[in-house]
Amino acid sequence: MPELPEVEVVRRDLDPVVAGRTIVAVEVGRDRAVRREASIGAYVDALSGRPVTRTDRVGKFLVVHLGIGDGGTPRPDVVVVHLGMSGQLRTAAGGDDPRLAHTHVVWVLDDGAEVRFVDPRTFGHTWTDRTGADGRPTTTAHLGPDALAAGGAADVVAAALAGRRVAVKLRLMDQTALAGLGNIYTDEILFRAGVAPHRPAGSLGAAEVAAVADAIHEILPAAIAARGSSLGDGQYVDGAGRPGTYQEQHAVHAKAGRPCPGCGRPLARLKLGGRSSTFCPGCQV
DNA sequence: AAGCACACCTGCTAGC
DNA sequence: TGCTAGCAGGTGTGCT
Repeated sequence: MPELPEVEVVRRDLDPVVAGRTIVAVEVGRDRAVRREASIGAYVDALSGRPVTRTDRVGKFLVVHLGIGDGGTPRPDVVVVHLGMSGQLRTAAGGDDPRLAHTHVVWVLDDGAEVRFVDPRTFGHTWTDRTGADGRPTTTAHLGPDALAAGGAADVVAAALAGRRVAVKLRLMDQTALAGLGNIYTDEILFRAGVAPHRPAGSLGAAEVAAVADAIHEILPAAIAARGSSLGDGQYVDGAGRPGTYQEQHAVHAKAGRPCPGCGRPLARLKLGGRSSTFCPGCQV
């Protein structure tokens, strides 16, 4: 489900609900949703009574910064959420709203509002962590530069692609190279850049690298402005449960067989790394 | 050591 | 109508 734009929309919805509030209770309905912890109880204890200072995002990882709270012994200073394929982080003004099926974790705030982690496919999860010297949680240290923060800087994209024989689309989806891009947005970025997804990453010339960087710079903010992409199965919704609209602007993703918006020829489908890719064999070389 | 296959889950759709 | 196979936005692992 969610790639960088969707996670950013969820973060922006979440921030005003949680910033300045205190987590007074935590409920875990499905243990699998909490990972990388010594125990479920450790997660609950680490969050309970903690004020929320601000929210952040690294690639597709959502980061909630925690203040000291009661206690005093050193404790994790962030809670991280990854939405996986089907995760949603939804806010409810009070506990009276009925909970959706697959609501696995609930944070109850001191004003009665709730933050609910809903995830049918259970690939998403949440955990507590500490931030390192770079301000990122230690469990996100392996990630490359954030694709939005990098702003489509050509030198960052060039460094991610240089010398790699793997398909450029797979390299762009490699979170250790550049963090935040997934199957939807790499399809759209490569179409915009006019680069075929199966080209070896290192084979792109400087003008093509610049075109990819420009496409990242244009597409990610546009997708955030449109509140993300919600595909046919309707999994992605924002913090209030509303779908995004950027799918209306998709040029190629999941449109195999339909006419290319550039040249009118049918869009082709290709398997790369076990994922399906859509591209225009005429416009993308 | 880069690159690949596969495992982890549930739910929906297309096809028989 | 009901069953089954295939597919879906992602990440981490372990093998070659």
